[in-house]
Amino acid sequence: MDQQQISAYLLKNGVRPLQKRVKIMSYLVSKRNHPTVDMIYSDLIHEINGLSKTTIYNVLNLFVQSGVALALNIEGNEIRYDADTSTHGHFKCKVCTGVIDFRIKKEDLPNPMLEGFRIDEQHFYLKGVCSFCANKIEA
Amino acid sequence: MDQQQISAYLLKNGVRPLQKRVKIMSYLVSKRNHPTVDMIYSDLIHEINGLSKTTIYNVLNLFVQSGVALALNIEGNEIRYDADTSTHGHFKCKVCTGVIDFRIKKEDLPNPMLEGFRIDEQHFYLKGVCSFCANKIEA
DNA sequence: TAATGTTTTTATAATGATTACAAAAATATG
DNA sequence: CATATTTTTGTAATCATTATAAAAACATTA
Ligand SMILES: [Mn+2]
Ligand SMILES: [Mn+2]
Ligand SMILES: [Zn+2]
Ligand SMILES: [Zn+2]
Repeated sequence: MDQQQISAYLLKNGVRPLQKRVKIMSYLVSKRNHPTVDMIYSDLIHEINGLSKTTIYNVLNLFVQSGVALALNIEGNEIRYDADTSTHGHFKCKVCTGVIDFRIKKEDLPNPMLEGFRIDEQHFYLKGVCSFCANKIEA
Repeated sequence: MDQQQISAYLLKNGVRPLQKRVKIMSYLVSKRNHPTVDMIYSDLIHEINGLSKTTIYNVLNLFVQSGVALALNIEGNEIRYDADTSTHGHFKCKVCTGVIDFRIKKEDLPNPMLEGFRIDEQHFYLKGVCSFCANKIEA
């Protein structure tokens, strides 16, 4: 996705494609690393002159409200952001702290009996040790 | 579960059953309300003289480490605690902020292909509006 | 383009949840 | 009972996030 496509995507979802918004969405889409606000800040501060951390908070909150990003709550002390809003699961490694995706089909998620409830979001995530870190420990 | 049973349960899991620990575990087990630290504090401060919020943090962290409680990360700004460590899902209502359980069988959870990964925890939660609040809004 | 009004960004301060720390209290051991 | 160890407490520190108001960017119209 280039800047053009991202602008169009934001626009379609009711988000005015301003420069910093496009850069932040670009970052999310290309990196796919489920970053925290601090990770985005320390990576983009070099690229965007005079970027403020408050702006990142503002923009991400707008993204989540507009449905173009997800806020992931896996660990209590951090929120991670994801531009992939399709149905998928997450694994967080306790050792390297990385968060990775795994595909799941919507129809493979449990379908609990919740009569009269309106369900807006479904989240499935795992915690443990990734294969890379498990190998290192073993060695 | 009375105090006796809770003491035995804690002991079996390597947690010395001191008075405040037993009271806090009693609260979790009987209320089943997935409380935050603040909820526990404001409820128990009447019952336990001179209780400190720091103690609740200490005890809950110990409970989670020892495997007798779960820390639920559903909303980014709060951790909720659960004495039910069996496989089950959670629903959080955006309106009344309550968190309720629903049963799921372990074998009904998706089983992603994660070769070489060690999986310690599985979490499945939903967000939306509960039937009680949905009815109120409709009326 | 210039003038004007609106939106966005910034810097700073405020808030709120959690942790660090050291002293006091409780508990266990001999 | 005396002593050592563990737990709890109160306070201060930390860290992520939000509030606020001024500055900058942007859009609109003349
Ligand atoms: Mn993802
Ligand atoms: Mn539960
Ligand atoms: Zn890892
Ligand atoms: Zn509700």
